[in-house]
Amino acid sequence: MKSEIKNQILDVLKKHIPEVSQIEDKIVIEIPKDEKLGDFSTNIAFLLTKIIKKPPVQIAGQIKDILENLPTFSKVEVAGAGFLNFFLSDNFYHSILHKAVNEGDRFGEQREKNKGKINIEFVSANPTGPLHLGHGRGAVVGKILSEIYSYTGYKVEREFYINDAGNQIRKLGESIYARFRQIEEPDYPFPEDGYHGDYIKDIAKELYLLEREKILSMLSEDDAVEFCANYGKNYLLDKIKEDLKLIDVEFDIWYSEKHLYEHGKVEEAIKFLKEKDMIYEKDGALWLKTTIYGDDKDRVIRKSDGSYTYFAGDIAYHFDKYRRGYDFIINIWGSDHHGYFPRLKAAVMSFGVPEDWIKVLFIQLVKLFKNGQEVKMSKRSGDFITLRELVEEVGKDPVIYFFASKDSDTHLNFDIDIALEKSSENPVFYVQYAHARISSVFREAKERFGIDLETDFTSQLQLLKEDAEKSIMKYIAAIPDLINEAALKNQPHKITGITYELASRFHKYYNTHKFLIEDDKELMMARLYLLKAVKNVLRTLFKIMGITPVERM
RNA sequence: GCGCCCGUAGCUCAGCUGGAUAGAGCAACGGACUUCUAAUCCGUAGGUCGCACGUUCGAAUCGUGCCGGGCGCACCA
Repeated sequence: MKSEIKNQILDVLKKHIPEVSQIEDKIVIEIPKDEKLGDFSTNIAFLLTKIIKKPPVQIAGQIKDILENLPTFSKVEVAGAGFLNFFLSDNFYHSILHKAVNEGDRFGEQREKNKGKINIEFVSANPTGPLHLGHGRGAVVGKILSEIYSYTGYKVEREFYINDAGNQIRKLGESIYARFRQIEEPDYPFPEDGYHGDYIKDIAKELYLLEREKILSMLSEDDAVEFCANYGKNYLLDKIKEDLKLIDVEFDIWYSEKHLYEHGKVEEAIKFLKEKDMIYEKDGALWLKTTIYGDDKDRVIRKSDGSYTYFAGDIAYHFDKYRRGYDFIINIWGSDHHGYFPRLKAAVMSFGVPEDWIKVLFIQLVKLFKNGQEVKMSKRSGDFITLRELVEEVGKDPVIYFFASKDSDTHLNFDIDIALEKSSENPVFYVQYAHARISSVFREAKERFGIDLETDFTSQLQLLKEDAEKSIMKYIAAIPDLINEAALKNQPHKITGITYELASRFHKYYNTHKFLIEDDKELMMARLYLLKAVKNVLRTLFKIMGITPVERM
């Protein structure tokens, strides 16, 4: 909507003030904090000051005279040192309400726009254990980011990279195998740096029941370990999928690292890079010239013992993504991997893509608090607290909302007490309550007047004159822009703020106005229409996050 | 030592491609339920935007330096 307004303003202005074209890119259209300052404001006059060499106020006055008569605006004002404030006409807002009512839980979506195809890779946890809180945060951030990009018109593929090829999978196999053997020989040695979690014992027990003979009859221990590794990997991958389902996160593509090696993808990528003269040999190892693209030093991709580094697999993986033809890709990583980014970026750039083809969002640590104390370990398992444990303790919606609400690049303190609190302290309930209240109004409306949400009613929207009503309409009108902006800036956490603000405007309205008005049916219908719009917009936002739209609380 | 991130109200955080008196929630204090759910609303109080320079009509926002906290600097994955 902002861009439509901007274009409209520019078209008219250019005819009168040609200098405007010089500053076109710098023009900012924004929604002022104070509604008295208009529905939109712009800094055009300040930008023109330097070129035209007149004070901003004077220029603003000239622009006001030009734009004032456009039908989109009811009023144009000059304010402050030269701000231009625009007031939109009622008809404009009414058309937005119709959209909100008609589009259901897909308000403002631009899926048809077809802006391009992108890939978002997230979670990508090693299948060597259950998901932890950091994974959960990454999952929520990645999911919402995917949702808002597809909202704005991108085709988004969500991908989980399965690290099923390296040493840690081997270690998993050794750990399971050792626990398996310990069932019969308690003294069987456990690998020093093995996985100690209880889930390893669970897997071993399951194997013992199902495959005891098979494993014991295997010729070499190596085979048995590999068998255990494979079994464990699949078992844990299923667990990971279950855990993700708990917070409503799903993937389109599960990409196996092992697949890269088994299908010669690594050699293929290396061959491609060799042709680009990006690779050399030194000390018996193969090196990639990542310094060309800004890395601190060149990196080994094949060790002197002939095996590939993790980096090599990752290069092949991204080479594969590159050949799938995405317009750009986004990776979501734990912040402890940020030092790894320059080398991957260099590798990717050597394929021949621009620097901003690959973006990485870093997820900072999640710290858990209870009774004012940091909780580090789970009492149940003696290990780190898992995502599943947290969801079981506080519920899905608070977990999603809290993980989603902070900028991913800042540390997150998760307070279990607040998440459990069913009160004003808890923002999740605050937004859900707004939805439940509207549902409640419509339940009552059905009983007393036979009107429900499915009733196809039109109404006289010009009756919505109250400040509270206008404030809601204005905000609804702005929401599609705000979601677009959140996507563009890779800031999925903005969605919770938008939801909260809408809920807040609604609660304020609810406390000061009645909706079911016996003696003024026209006004009642207009207000119910507005509520229906708010409800749909809330559902749109809830759907993006995966929050449940509760009907009653 | 080098690199990345963070430092905004007592607490948790928004705001950061420069823009109008720096925002919200919690905590504190005071109000609003015979009414469609008070899990709500209204009000009061609370700030050298880590510090210092610089850039300019204008800096929480951009630049440089410093201070404090987190993380990373493998022929590991």
